Amino acid sequence: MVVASRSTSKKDIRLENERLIMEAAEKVFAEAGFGGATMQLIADMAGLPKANLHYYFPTKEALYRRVVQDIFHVWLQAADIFDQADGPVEGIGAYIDAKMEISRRHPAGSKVWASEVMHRAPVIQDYLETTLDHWTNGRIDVIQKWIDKGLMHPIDPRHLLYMLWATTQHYADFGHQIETLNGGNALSNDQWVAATNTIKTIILNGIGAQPGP
Amino acid sequence: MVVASRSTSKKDIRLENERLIMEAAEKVFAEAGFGGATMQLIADMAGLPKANLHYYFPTKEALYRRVVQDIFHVWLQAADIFDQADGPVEGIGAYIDAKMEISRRHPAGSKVWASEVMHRAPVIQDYLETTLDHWTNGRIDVIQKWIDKGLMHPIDPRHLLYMLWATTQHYADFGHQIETLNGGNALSNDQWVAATNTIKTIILNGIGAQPGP
DNA sequence: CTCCAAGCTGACCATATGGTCAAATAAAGA
DNA sequence: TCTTTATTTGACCATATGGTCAGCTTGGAG
Repeated sequence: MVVASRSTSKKDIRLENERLIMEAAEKVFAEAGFGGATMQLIADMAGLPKANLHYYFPTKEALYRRVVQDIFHVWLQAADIFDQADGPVEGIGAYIDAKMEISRRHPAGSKVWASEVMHRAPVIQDYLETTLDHWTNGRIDVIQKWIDKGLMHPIDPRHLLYMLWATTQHYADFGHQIETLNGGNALSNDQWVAATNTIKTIILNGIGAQPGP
Repeated sequence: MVVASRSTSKKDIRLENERLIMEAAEKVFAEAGFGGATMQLIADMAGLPKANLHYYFPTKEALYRRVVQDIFHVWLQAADIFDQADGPVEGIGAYIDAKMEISRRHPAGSKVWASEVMHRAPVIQDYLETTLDHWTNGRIDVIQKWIDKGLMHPIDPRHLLYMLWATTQHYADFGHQIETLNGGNALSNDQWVAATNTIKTIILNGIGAQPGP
C-alpha cells in the first residue's frame, strides 16, 4: 500500500474537483447572481462537464449554499483580531485592515454575501440569527467597555460596526464602480493603502480614539 | 371634445399602467435580481396580464433599464444639496440626511442599483463613465476647496465620498441583515435618527469639521 | 490479477420563461 | 354613427436550464 502515491488518489480527485467547482461557482454567482448563474457556465469555467457538477453537488442550491457558508467562514475569521486588542486604535484599526484585505482578495465572495443578504438571506437566515447576532453583540460589549474606559467617545457601538462593514465591503461590492471612476483601472497598491488609511483616519478620529494620551 | 374627462383617458391609462409596472418591477428586481425576476411575477404584482407588460415594455431588459435609470435620477437629486452649502458641516451633514432618507424611502431602488453595479453595470456603464464621473469630480473639487479653506482636515475627498455612499446605502442594501440583528424588527423612527446622527458625528468629527469656531 | 466502489459524462427529459400574435374591446376623432 | 387608433389578453411557441441516468472508465484493496 503506497500512501504517497504519485497518481492522483480518489480523495485528491474529490478535493481538487470540489475546489475547482467552488472557485468557479463563487465567481459566477458573484457576477450573475443566483438566478442569473447557470450550472453550464460554472461547469465551463471549472473545466468540467455539467453532469460532473451534479455528481459532487446534488443541486444548484446546494452548491450555492456551500459557497455562501465558505464566505461567511472567511468573514468571521477577520473578527478574531477585534478581541486581541487593548483599545479601539489597535482593535478597530486592525479590523479595518483585515476587512479591506478581504475585500481586495475575495471580492467575489463579498458580492455573493451582499447579494444573499439583499435577497433576504434565503439560505443563511439562520446564521444571521445565531452566529452573526452573537458575534455582533459580543463586539458591541467590547466597544462599550472601551467607551467606559474613556478610550473613545460614547458613540452607538452597533452603528459603528455597521459603518465598518459598509465602508470596507463597499470596495469589493462596488469595485466595478470604483474602478470605472478610477479611469477604468483597478486600484493600485498605493490606492488601496490610501483608501485604507483614509477610512482608518476618519473613523478613529471620528470616535475620538487617538494613539497619543 | 371634453378635455377633463371623468373616465380615464388613453394618456392616463398609459401613465397609470406604466407606473404600476415600474413599481412592481422595482420590487421584484430588488428582491430576486435581474436573473431571478420573472415577467410573470412582475405582472402578478402589478395586477396585469403578462402580455400587457410586453405591450408597454418590449423586453425584460427594456423594463429593467427604465427602472435603473429612474433610480439613478433620484440618486443624483440628493446631490444638489452638496453645492448649496458653505462648508462641510452643512453640506456633508445635509447629504447624509438626504441619502439616509432615500435608503429609508426607496430601499428597493438602492438594491437594484447595487445589484446592477455588482454585476459590472451591464446597462448603465455609460452613466457611470459620464454623469457619475462628472458629478464625482465636481464634488471632489468642492471638498478640496473646503480643505484649502481650512474648514476640514486634508483627507482624500474621493475616499470620503465612497465612505458616504457606502455608509448610507448600507442601511438599504443590507436592510434585511440590520433588521435581523434588530430582533427581526424594522428600525424604528428613533433608531433611524440614531443611525443618521452616529454617522454624521463620526464622519464630521473624523474629518475635523466642527460647527464651533 | 480481480473485483468493487468511486468517478465520469453524453444524451436525454420536464419545466419554466421570455416573447409573439391575432382577435377582441374601448376610446377618440370625423 | 362610422372609422381609426390604442389597449387588452388568452393561447401559443422556441429556447434555456436544472436535473437524471445508464453505461463507461479508473483507482485501489485483497
